[in-house]
Amino acid sequence: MSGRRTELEISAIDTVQRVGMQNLSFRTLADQVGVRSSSVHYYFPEKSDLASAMIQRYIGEFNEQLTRIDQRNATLRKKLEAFLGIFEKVIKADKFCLCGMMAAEVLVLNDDNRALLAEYFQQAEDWLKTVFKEHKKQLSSPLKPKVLAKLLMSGLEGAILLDRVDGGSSRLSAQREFIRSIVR
Amino acid sequence: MSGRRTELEISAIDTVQRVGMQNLSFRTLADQVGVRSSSVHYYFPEKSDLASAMIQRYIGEFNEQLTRIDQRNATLRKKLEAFLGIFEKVIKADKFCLCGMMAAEVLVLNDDNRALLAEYFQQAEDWLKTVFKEHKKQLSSPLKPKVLAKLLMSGLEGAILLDRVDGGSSRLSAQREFIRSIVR
DNA sequence: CTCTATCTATCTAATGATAGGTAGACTGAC
DNA sequence: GTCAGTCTACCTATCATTAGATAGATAGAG
Repeated sequence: MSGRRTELEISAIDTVQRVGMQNLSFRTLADQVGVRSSSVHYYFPEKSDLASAMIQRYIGEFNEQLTRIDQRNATLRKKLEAFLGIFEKVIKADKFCLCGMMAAEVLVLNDDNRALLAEYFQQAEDWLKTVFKEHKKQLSSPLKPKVLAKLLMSGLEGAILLDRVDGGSSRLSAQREFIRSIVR
Repeated sequence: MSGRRTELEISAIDTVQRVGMQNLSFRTLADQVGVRSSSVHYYFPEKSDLASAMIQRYIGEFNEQLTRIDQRNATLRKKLEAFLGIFEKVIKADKFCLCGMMAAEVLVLNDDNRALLAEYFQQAEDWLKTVFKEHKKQLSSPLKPKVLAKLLMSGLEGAILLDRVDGGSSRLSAQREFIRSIVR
């Protein structure tokens, strides 16, 4: 159990959510945690190793949140609003989604990390699709669960991306209105 | 009129749409155009000057496309699908929206460029809002034009961001289905 | 003669990465 | 028990490369 390793991953995720992978250097990360850059290399030989660990941790935390939403919310509306709440928390911290950020930089990622990113979005959409299917009766939209899932996931990613530019939350609010419009 | 200046801007925009501002260097840009990096500095003393020129050019081209859509398309549906077509062209070139890309990097931009970015998204949403208002009778959604505009703009940005990860176009397709679902 | 549009040459800072060292904890053999 | 060997978790020091930026020269146009 390396606490330092975890600490580095968490700090790196925070930085990348703010300024992107290209603005995260081994040295700034080391400084944040209070070690030398070579110590970061000890845990993550190459930057791609660090990126990989970050995405996997982010996916894990994301899935935990989805599980908690499943446990605590009964209705479709509550589940969807709780899902939106994940993104709200991100934008309120003046961050962007880690995987959204890396998606922008996708052409400079290796194949493994690209696959991890795809996994993240796929899992999010799968969860949404299942939620829509399970509460079909509460749904008042002609669109299929799968389409709604893709619509909402990409909509939320876009919303927090754009809202961060002017510091507001108008696009996230629009997503909330959209959710309410498709739930009976 | 400096053709070289324009050439540099266009090449820079292309690169940033692929790999982001942080992966564009004066040297790579100079190489692409066939000059020395100092020549790029001649036109754009600092990187922020280059970014500014890029965003302004991108906004200009975007507005030209919107004007053309207005001229060539009569119905709400045609206009919206033509608007989606702008994003389709981007993802088919394996690029991301220039301003979407810079939005991800917003924390490392200066205030002027942040304002330019905000302008881009505002103009897009304003155009959409106007289109929705002008064709209110064709609209079959309980959501207001302003909300629909924000929904669609951020949805499309998110869609091409996510689609680029797996190389598909499923999220953009979902946006197309959404458009059809709100047009009578 | 001056202005524009380049060039060569160079600077300093930062980057990812590597080599090699070390203190302390752990482990198995005697 | 203890002691050599090994492993973990760092460290110092350094490298080559690349980055943004600047100074100063120059060739050609008007």
